[in-house]
Amino acid sequence: MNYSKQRELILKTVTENPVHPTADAVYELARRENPKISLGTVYRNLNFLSEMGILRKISMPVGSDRFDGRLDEHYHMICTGCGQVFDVECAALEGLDRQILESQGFLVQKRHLLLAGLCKECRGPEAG
Amino acid sequence: MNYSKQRELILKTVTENPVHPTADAVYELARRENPKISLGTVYRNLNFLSEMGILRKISMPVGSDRFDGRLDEHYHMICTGCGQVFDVECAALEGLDRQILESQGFLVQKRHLLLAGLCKECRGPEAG
DNA sequence: ATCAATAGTAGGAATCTTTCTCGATTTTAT
DNA sequence: ATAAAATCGAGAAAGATTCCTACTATTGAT
Repeated sequence: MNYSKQRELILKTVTENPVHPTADAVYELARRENPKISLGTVYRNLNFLSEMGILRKISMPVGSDRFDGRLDEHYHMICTGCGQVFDVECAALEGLDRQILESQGFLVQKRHLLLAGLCKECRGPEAG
Repeated sequence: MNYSKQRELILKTVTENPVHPTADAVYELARRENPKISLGTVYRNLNFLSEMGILRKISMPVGSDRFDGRLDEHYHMICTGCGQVFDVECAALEGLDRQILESQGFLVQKRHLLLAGLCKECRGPEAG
């Protein structure tokens, strides 16, 4: 992988913003430091960095894909109230791969889990 | 909900094709019986039927959304070789909602789980 | 330092999927 | 049969993402 100022800026923008930004959000943030950067460059590098395993792409059932600088195995939940995306651990998925391989012969290579609902804030102060 | 020939045809097309078709695939299939049906009508009714709980919409991380006539709790795996989408049971996700509610205060309302990998066929005849 | 080869960029066009608009048609209720 | 409501067909429009092209920067060998 070669270096470029733009690529470095894009990577920094994702890793420094633990908000799971969309490509467009990365574009807006990156433009503050480099107003000449183009949206195409942002997409190209986000995808490139994801393919290299330096970032993770999180696809959402609705709206734009998001990007995450955290690389360890974890999943996400999106609040339908405020739109924020939160991290969530899920040990429940461990062992699932083997079970599926044995029962259906399907070799699992990637897992996409997204939970949607309401975060503590959006459930209101009096909620459970 | 009112009746219409098109809506009935679209519903039938999904329930009779257990291949989790995309909107476009439904359109192509439905056109064989009604060549005048429009893509907009297909989308409108697939979404309508999903909202009514008569069909399920499955969003994919890559490519178009798919639709499923099966309503009980189950998940999907997509083969990166042939592109087919298979059903998969996952008891592992039961109890996850409560665990997340207790640990993070997040109320889970919907779950999206998609596994990607290689199906038995695509792994080749000699594989495991 | 110079030249050629390579990689990367900006900007915009193009693509793909999905939704929207609106006049025409069909369905439902009376 | 008639009016109101729902739905349709066709195409325009929107939103997200990718592709294309010409230009610029970087690298490596001389």
